[in-house]
Amino acid sequence: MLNRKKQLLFEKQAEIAKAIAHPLRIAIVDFLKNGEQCVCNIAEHVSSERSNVSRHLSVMVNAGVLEYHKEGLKVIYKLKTPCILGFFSCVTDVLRQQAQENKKLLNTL
Amino acid sequence: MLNRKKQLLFEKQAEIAKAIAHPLRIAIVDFLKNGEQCVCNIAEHVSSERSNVSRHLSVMVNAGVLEYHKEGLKVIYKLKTPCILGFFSCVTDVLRQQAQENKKLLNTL
DNA sequence: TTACTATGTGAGTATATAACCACATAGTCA
DNA sequence: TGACTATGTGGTTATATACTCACATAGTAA
Repeated sequence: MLNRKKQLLFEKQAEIAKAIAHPLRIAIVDFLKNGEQCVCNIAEHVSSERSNVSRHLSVMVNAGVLEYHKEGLKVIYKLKTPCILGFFSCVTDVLRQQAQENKKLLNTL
Repeated sequence: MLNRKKQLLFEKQAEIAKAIAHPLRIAIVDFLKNGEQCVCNIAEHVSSERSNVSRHLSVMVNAGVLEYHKEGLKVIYKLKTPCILGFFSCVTDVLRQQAQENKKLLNTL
């Protein structure tokens, strides 16, 4: 059985995971790993509406994944926690494993 | 600009992240890190309906996070990729950082 | 065979999320 | 001041997801 404390922890963790669990947001994180960027550059890079990108960015800021500062008119976003990138190397492991299984399956046909 | 190949990768990665991004599923992963378990034990541990747990489990199996085998009537689930646990240590880092910021904020009041 | 147990799945409902458009805000520059 | 630019937000709609209940399936044991 789970106690209340653990449940709260799991909810917080899920919030952070959810903040990353979207193709566009992953594209943004991938873009930002090379350095901070303004909303306009991000929107252009991921080929999406600025208003939409703005919402995705605020989701990640609220979850503590990104942080920002203003420079004149521009708002510059950057990764707050480098360990997020470790998550992607794990996810890539999962994908690699899946690919190998599919390959094996193909060979048996 | 993103090419089609990268977009596909990000979609796959998002699928895996989404498969973990739920409090109940995180509770399940946390439970399974100590060893494989049948659905009945998992459902009891997370205090949720078996049908609901069953659905959450299949989401994670489809994403490649869990795997299972049958033993008589029971279906035994276990973690497929140990690196998933690394993700949680990262998420915990994010939470710790947030907690420190809140503490600082409190001290300025 | 029948009764039982563990699990999965269809259907319905409630809620959350994403995308889009239009508009609001805030900073810049002349 | 007014025109312009970058960003954020309200409102709407479409879609996805989680949960519950009832039933289906599959293995067990008498």
